Amino acid sequence: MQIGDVAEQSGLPAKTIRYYEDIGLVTPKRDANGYRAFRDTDMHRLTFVARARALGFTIKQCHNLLALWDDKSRASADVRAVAGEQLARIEAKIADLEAMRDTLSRLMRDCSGDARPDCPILETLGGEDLDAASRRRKGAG
Amino acid sequence: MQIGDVAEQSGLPAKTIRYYEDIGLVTPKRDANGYRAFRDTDMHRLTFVARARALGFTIKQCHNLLALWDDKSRASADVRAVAGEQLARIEAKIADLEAMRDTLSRLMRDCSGDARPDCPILETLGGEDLDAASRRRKGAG
DNA sequence: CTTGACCTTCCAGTCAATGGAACCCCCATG
DNA sequence: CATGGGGGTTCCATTGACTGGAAGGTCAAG
Repeated sequence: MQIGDVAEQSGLPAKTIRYYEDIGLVTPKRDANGYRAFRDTDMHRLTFVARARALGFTIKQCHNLLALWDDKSRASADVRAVAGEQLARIEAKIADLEAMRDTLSRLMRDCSGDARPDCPILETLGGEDLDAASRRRKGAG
Repeated sequence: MQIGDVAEQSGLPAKTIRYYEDIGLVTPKRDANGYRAFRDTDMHRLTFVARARALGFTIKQCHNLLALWDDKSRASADVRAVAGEQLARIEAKIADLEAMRDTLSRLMRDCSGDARPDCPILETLGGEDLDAASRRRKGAG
């Protein structure tokens, strides 16, 4: 298989696959003409990486996971640890984004969004503490 | 005010402030010795940017927002549009992350996490469709 | 023999900083 | 006057995970 086929099957752009070779996630052989020759194992590794990336694992974590994958005697606890770390990161990120979302939607609710120039969004960004500004506008202390 | 004071007041590292000057978010004057001399307006802009960044606005959006801030006659609708765009992006990101979280926590629930080598996390990453693998394990699909 | 779709390498750019080297400035102390 | 320390300055490289593009080699079809 050459890179185009692998790209199609794995859903990864050819550029990305070359990059993954660069950083050692996969090491395809080469044909006489210099083209990359991907075996099934290469394909599997790339599919693995594509899925792990889609779950938000970093490249470094992919390296780890692949090493664990290669190691037939690894303990599932090792894998679980990597996954748990990642789960915690994802949950923290969700919490961050939810805080942003709440602040932003509050600001949008308070903004008339018409032709007038006064806008609580800019006022808040430019002015005082975010929550204080919001409280003041609501008159709630 | 010189950069250290501004850094302390705005909470932004001095490095970042220099970077923000580089990309034109702020344009402090210079003292005779070449040191940056920040006026109140510079300070305000930096605080503004720090807050907008904390809400996940990109640097480009910060540029836009600052332009709107400078424009006394802007319509609040313009600001609202930028904020709405950002809100949509944040919501999409949350949805993505929630899907990741759900998949990962399902995988972790199914993984014994002990010394045995068999691990549904790696099986799933390496094997078939994520949902199919999970269904199969649960015997529900 | 040419066309066009592949493939190759290498270099640059993205975003938003961050790290570090090498050097300048200014004040206080001895 | 030297020295030390804690500011500041510039410039270059690096991060993470790619992505874009140029310049050129390879191969099958017409």
